[in-house]
Amino acid sequence: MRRGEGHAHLAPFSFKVAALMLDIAFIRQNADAVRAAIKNKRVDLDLDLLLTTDKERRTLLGELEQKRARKNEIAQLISKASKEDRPTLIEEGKAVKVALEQREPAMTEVQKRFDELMLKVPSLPRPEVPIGVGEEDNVEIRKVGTVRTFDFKAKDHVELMTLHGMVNWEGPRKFAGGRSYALMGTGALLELAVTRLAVDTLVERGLTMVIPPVMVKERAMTGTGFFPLGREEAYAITADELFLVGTAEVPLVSLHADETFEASALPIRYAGISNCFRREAGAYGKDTKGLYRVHQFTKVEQVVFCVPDEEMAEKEHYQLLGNAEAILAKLEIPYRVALACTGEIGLGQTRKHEVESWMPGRNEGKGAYNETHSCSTLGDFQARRSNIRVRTADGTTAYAYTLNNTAIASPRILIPLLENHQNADGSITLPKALVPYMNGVTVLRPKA
RNA sequence: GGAGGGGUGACCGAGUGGUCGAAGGUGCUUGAUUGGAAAUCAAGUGUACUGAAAGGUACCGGGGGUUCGAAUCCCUUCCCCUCCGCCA
Repeated sequence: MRRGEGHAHLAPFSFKVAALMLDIAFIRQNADAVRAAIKNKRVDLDLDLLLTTDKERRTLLGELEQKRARKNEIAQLISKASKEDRPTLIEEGKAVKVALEQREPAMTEVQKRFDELMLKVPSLPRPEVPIGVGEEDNVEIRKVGTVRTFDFKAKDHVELMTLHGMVNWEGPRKFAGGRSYALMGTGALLELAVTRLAVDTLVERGLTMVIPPVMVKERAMTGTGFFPLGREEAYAITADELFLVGTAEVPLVSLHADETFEASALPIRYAGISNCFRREAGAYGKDTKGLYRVHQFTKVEQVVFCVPDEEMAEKEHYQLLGNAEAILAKLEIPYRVALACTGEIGLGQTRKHEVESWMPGRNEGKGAYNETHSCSTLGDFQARRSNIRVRTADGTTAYAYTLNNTAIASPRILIPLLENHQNADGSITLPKALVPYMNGVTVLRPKA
């Protein structure tokens, strides 16, 4: 993490709106920029292969279209032709048809290869995004709140939750497998409390609450950019060809797939709550202790659709970030905001801020900031894939912009909540804002 | 799960093999009229791909088939509606 650069690092936005749009024409004309994005985002994609495939595709398309034009012409002529001329024309029509049928499989095949490659093309990171590989290259923007120094031996969340009987660790692992858990008693109540606090905060700030489906078709996964590259991460329900979502972002964005908004209808701001399911493939052995990384969790997610206007998207982005920060403030959890580097942002994200909460028990008890929220701008990446458009004042259409940010994810958020607010005797003093959601209880006491 | 009905442009809605990218209406845009507006009249008004352009191609829920030719015929699939069954 590079420090102290903060906002000074932010460069003025230098792309025109159109330049962000990754259609094949743009890719052809800006191959170098795309190549850089592929490299910096560490995407496994051979751009030259895409470009030659595109060339192949267009050549074949031209050929086919010529044949089709002739086919249409002949069909047209036959309807007007005399009895004598008909047989000849029908013969030619048949010939053209056969020629078409011979070439069409090649087109289908090329198109398929082309589409598969296109789905792997990343969006271009915005200019202010630092180039880097891993977490250590993220740039800290600011720290908020004071990290507490304990005058006693602080416990980590596993100890605390065990002490309070908040989790059944063992039972679920037997019948549901690794990374399973059951929230019990005050643990379960706390999850309901923090999610409800988050929901109320967002509703108060004008977002519309949504409880969406969590089983979705492949189209939704691809449309939001999680497939094909993140396929391994999703649970599949093969009998019905459905997938369990890893975030409500998927159904919330898909809610408007294939729609064309009137510009006046935007922005649309949603707060969705859902269970989230993640296989955590590739994270074997990582964060296996406790509730930091689990297969199933509850998340309140914010999703915004807005017109494709950079200034507007900026405003929305920082508003989403502000919403998350407001929730952390209510929970009185110290946190920091960082700008994720190119290697850490997703295929579709053009910029991502991470909000990392202070977790005293991490890093072998020395404490660490760890991600609890991530705030992303995706430009028109998802809108392209999901076919979500906006009709502008002059009657033309363009792809909408989408943004999203976590509001709260539990049980992960319970880690900083419990660890930061613990007392020497193992009791936990709840932040004031949470008390009403816990039916007036101000201090949680360990089970006797 | 069983039986039936339906999916056409921003919206309503016509269209059962060629002259249909699609009548008519609504809406919208522009112009005329008006002091201004309403009303009226006239013209225009889908999307995507491809091409330097002219143009061409594709799209009537999705996919496939029949045919020289498909919105129209056939198969299949998804979604919606009605009735029956089951059910939190």
